[in-house]
Amino acid sequence: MNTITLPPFYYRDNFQQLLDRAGLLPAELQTERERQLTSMALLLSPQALALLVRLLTRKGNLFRSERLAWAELPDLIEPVAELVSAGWVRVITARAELNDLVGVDEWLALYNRDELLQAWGDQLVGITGVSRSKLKSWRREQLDEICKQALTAGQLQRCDLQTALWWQLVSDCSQWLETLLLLYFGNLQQSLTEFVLRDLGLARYEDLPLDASLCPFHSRTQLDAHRALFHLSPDDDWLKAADADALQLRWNALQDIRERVVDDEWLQRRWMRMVTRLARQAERLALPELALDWYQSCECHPARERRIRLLAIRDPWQALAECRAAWFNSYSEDEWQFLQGFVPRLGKQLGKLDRQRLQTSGVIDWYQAAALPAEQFLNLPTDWKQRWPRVEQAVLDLLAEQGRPGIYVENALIVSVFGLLYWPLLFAAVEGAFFHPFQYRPDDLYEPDFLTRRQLWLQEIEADLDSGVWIDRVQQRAIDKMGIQNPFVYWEFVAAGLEQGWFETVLKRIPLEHWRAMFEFIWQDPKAHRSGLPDLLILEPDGGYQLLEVKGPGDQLQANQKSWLAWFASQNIPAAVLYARPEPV
DNA sequence: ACCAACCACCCAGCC
DNA sequence: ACAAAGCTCG
DNA sequence: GGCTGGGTGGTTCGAGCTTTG
Ligand SMILES: [Mn+2]
Ligand SMILES: [Mn+2]
Repeated sequence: MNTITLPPFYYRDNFQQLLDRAGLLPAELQTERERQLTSMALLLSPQALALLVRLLTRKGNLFRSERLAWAELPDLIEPVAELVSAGWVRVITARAELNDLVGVDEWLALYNRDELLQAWGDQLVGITGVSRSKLKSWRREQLDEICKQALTAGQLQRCDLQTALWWQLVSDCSQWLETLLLLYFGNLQQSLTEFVLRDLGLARYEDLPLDASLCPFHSRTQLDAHRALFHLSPDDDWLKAADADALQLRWNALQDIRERVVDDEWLQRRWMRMVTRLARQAERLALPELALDWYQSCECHPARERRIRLLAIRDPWQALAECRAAWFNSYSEDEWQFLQGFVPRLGKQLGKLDRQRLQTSGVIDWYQAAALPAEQFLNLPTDWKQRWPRVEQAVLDLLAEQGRPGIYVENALIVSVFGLLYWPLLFAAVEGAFFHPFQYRPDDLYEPDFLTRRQLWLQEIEADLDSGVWIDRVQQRAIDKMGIQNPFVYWEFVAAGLEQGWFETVLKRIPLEHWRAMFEFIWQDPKAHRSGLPDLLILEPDGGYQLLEVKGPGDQLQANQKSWLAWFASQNIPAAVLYARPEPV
């Protein structure tokens, strides 16, 4: 039912946007070579630019000409000739050129197993002494390895596989594209597909007040640091597969760029988060010395928590000293919750070692236990697992039977209302906040001075809260902005609430002072405090309400949940943990 | 440490 | 922050 | 001859990736 059709050269139009943006920005953000490529691209004929973009947006920069064909480019001869004469593409015809210019791995990857066996099957059988069918079931890596050996030994010739011509994009093209993307988006997570998804209606963005400078970086150094950091960022798969050597190598590489990130708070935070992940993997590989060392250079959560846990084993007094430092200057609410639980355990351990030392002033007497959250208990039928997919759902139904109806809200309710209420502030025209149309949040949302830079908008919203119109505003905004990306709004949830009619009920059920307190807590750390909210909102028959965090068997309170519960307690907001256990038989 | 599964076919080895 | 289609591997 | 096990060659399938709009 997708009626939207993109123009035939949509990809070229989108790329043109990148080029235009690069042209607007200060020249020193591109290298001389990049500036040259940018201006050369602007001079290409429409057809040739289209072909260039098609090639650029594919993996690698080596292609088989016979595999390239697009409906909107019926003739490739002319455009490719233009690209060749302008120096973008090299057409490789002869074997000598191939050997000089193209790495074997890159070249082998152009062919599939069948093609390799068809061209070289007999020779390979001769070389390996393995039957053809056996060869066919070899792993691709293994097959490539044999081919490479035979090629270097001269037993096989690359041109045996020549079906047409090879086209090679000039090698610094991918670097250039990266720079263009960085200049446009300010990051390397977003790409040209943003345009397509938006134009197909699959992603909707607020109509943003773009900054006049449009510039995500203030210097080339900053841009390069950003790029380097991105390439060193360990993704989950890499991390899981990494061994000690891989980690050490990555650590060394990160050390090398460290001085390039120290000037930039944001880059530095990112650097520390990456190192923390590296150290966590070192822990899993039983390399505590490495982990301790690495954590020490990270001033962020959970680096210090992990460090304290490791120190508790090898040097518990040192661990306690770190706890003390963290207690008076914690990185986050989560870290503080960790200390709440951990310091007493550490104290018990140290008390056995040297009670006197522990009781010395300033060693542990700074610690004060916080009140524990209120608790409730509920028995589950023994077959609850068959009847409900989730324990929260089971509790919801059972409580409803007892005359306490409710809604499964988790983070969605309060955080969505927050996002809707503060919408004008979040998308306010503040210098440097927005520089491209695909941002779902202002660039500085997580900076400490975010709110102080938006006092005017804040005051207006405060006034709406005072006057009571905020309830209408939030609902109207939900309708007006439905589906538009916002870092706080869960649209399916909001849409369900409007449709089923309970959204307004809930807004009114929770008293304004409670809403205020919850919003305040989110503002304290808008990234971390978006999660950890209780599972259920119970609408008590007397007109009150209660927030319930459900804990089934084997589940325990997370740090972020404790943080929220502690805040609720301090603000007299009715919240509790409900422990659900199967009925004892 | 390693990995597709399935089927039909051939052939040698064995009773 | 999507879905269909094609290719490739195992 | 009939049965068996191992090797062979062909097909089909699911999962995952790339390309596309
Ligand atoms: Mn939950
Ligand atoms: Mn829960």
